[in-house]
Amino acid sequence: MNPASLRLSAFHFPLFIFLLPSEGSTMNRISVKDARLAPAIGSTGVVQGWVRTRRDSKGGFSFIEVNDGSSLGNLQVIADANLANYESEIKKLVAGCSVTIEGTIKASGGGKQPTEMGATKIVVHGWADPEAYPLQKKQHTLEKLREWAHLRPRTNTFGAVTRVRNCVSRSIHNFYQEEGFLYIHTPIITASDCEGAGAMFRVTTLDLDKLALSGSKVRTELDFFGKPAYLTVSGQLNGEIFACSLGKIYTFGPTFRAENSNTSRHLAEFWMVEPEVAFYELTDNMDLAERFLKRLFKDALNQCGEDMALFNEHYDKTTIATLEKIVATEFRRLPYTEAVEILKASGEKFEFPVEWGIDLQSEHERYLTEKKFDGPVILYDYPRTLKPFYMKCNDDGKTVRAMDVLVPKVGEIIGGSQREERLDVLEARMAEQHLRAEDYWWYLDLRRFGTVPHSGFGLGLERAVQFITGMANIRDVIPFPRTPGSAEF
RNA sequence: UCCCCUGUAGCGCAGUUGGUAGAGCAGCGGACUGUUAAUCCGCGUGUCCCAGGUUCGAGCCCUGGCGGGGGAGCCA
Repeated sequence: MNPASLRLSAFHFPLFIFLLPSEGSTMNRISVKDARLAPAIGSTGVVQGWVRTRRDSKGGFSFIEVNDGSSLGNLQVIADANLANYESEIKKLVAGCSVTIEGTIKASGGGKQPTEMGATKIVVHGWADPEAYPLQKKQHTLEKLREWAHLRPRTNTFGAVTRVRNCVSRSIHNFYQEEGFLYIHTPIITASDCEGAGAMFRVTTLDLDKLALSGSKVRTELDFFGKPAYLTVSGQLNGEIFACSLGKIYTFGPTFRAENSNTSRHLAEFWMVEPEVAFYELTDNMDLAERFLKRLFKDALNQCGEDMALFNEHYDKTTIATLEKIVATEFRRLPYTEAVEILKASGEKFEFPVEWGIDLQSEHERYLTEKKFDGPVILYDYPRTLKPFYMKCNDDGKTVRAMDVLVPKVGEIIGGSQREERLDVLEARMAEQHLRAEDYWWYLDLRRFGTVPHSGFGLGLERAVQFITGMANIRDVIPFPRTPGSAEF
């Protein structure tokens, strides 16, 4: 064989080889999720996953519960004593062991599950020494589980959180794609030093240790980008560029805030969805936000029934009813000014007194969402002094076209606005807030050339998942939470 | 960053007026043998977060630090 034919065969044969039966590809892999459903009865194949518990039973055989992440429920496997490795291995299986099980799905003889697998062969891939394996066959606190973030996906709760989070992510894309939005990948690194809201993480390749020893001033012109660079706190300004060119867009990506926030609602790194739409006014924006949230809630209820039942049972007895109600009711919409009047007339004793022009405190938001309206509230037309420069000014000279969607317990889940599209007004607002127009030249260009009314908002993914699941702490709805002083794993 | 709470066995906790720690669950050993976090009997777990201080003596009291939680602010 000459080299040319070798190359030819190397090119052709792999396609063929993939079609050849091999030990791996002949196996009919059945997910635990499917194996638990009645239609699977009679099918033969393999289930692969991790042992949750083993019970040795009458008649000299064992029940093994296996989970593979495809569903909350485990598959019960019957391991008979006549299996070759029954005494040597199967009777030693404990929580955490990884296995491949060959067998046939049949109707379960026991009470609690419709199906079970009769094993004809069990291969143990990895053991989990019960003296050393941290996860016990009992409930652990969420705090302790955070210390074991590499193992907590193996628990019922985190499996459920993970599946719901996935469902929400899928719904986000489905919703916007079905509505004709373009998915825009806005940059993670921002070299403009002027994103406005929120403390930012600095990105640098400068040798900080050397710099500290040298005692000399930082020369940012020598840094990677030739100027200071940061991690993004929002894709909005970039999103506006594409909305003002292509109409309807959304971003969905990681967002970074270097605030020293230590609460159950804040993360230093989180995921945010930001739609931005040309020719949308604030009411269109509110309509979009409401439709969007309802879609996320509806999909979670319809597609994650088993997982939602777990949250409803163990974490928040009201979460399913709350979501169902929200999906069926119109969101309450309320101008800031009216909200202030309601709060003042409420007779509640607030720690912070309410006055027109102040930022609403958590206690005020909670009163509105939890007591007064018992559901989501969209507040809009906030005092201009409270809000950033890019929000559209109302003719009253006092308010801007901002909107916040507030929900019970979690608080602000969406923040957005109609953007100021008038060049002169925008420039005046920037001057008011001591921002340099030259730093925003490209942003101002959008108003110079073919400006359009446009609007958008940001939804915190984790806050949405938090609200849907009823999980109290945001650190328990993200795989690896980043918070001040904590970046483990 | 501020206020409050908290840190004892693998895990969740108790520990009296200051006298060097103990029950449960998990684990291990055994019994039982269509079970559902199986059940029953037996066995032990230790840098009492760290560093100082007070005291004859500190898990306990004091000071400082670190970790965790709740609330506030900032926000999504």
